[in-house]
Amino acid sequence: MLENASKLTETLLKFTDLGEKSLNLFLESGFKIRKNKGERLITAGEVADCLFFVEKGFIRSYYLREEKDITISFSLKGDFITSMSSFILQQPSYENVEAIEEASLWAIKHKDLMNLFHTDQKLEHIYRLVLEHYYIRIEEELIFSKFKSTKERYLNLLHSRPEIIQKASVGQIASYLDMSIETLSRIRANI
Amino acid sequence: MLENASKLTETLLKFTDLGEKSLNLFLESGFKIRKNKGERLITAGEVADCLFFVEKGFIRSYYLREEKDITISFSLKGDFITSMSSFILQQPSYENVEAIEEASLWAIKHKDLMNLFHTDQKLEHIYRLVLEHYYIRIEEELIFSKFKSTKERYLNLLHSRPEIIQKASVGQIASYLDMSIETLSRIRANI
DNA sequence: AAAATCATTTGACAAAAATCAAAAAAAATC
DNA sequence: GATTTTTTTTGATTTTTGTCAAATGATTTT
Repeated sequence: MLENASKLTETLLKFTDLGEKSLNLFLESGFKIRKNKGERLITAGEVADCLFFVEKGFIRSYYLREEKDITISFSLKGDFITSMSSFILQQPSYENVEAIEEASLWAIKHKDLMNLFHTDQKLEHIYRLVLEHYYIRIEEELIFSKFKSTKERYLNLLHSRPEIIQKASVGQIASYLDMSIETLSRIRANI
Repeated sequence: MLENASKLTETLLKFTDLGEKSLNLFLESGFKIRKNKGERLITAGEVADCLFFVEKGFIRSYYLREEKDITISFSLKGDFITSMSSFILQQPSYENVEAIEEASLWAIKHKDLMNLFHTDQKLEHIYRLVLEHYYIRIEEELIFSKFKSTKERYLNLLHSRPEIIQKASVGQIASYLDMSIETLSRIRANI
């Protein structure tokens, strides 16, 4: 088995029992990669070639709109991350994905992943399950984004994903929660 | 082939060439159903038993928060619709799904869909492709939801999905775009 | 068709959040 | 370790949007 892909193994097995053969085929079709703080996994304008899995570290996706840097998502240990629309359609990405802190990742190229699906049916099955999981997650995010007050949105994030509050900057969190830096700072001042 | 499932056939074949056998197996595992204006496809608190496809009509998903009716999504001819988290996890739905106008639908039960995946690998493949498509769509919605002004959000919807503006009420659109009815009314008054 | 109900518009005002500006604190660089 | 740069906080003000209320318009019911 691929060394240091223990979190990925654990995560996959939570979805379904893949069997050792399929699991190893999957792990070995990808590769390990490290990114330093500030390094990009995906750059806007380029096609997202890889799907990544975070073994360690903290990743942020963002795009630029009218000179402003807007956070789309945060990814922690145990999360898959890529620019989904770019990876799926193999079209240029509108988002950047970068390491906020030094990260250990597992990565698989789009082409290799597609080939796996032909080789081993179980792998398309587990990919489908993972996709469903992320669909539910983004649907929840969409609902939370409609929570009325800025305070409610902040408190919701604080409860549901406290690691993000600890690791990300005020500016990064503010754009993610769709409020100004000053508003977020004031919310935090009054707990 | 199942009568009057022409839009479904067309939609599926846009994703991949299924072959007549797989296509018919899929179509015949579901059933046609009509819903009158106001009738529910899914009720909050109950498990979403079916995945629906809109052959004709207009469908709205919404949930209740603090007495208020908040629109989650609109579905038109050519869309799949269910309460995804409920359907996937087979847990009670937090959302209601109902016909805004009389609708012709194709529906498949969760159990039957899962069985199909065992019978015919191609069907899990196309389901995966459809899921990816909807993932990209919801990701776009999340990004649009962070557009700053109420006017921008309205104009974006007007451009991207004009049928919704025509068919839904001011109140339904306002909650979908996360603004008050009065604000939406004023935006429309100033074009 | 009249009455009743519901949806939409408009106006006045209040509340929430953004913006602008400057100070304080923290982090990065030399 | 001092200086520069960046981030965060705090204050004052403006803008945006929500709320309340009433009027108008549309739809449904009797």
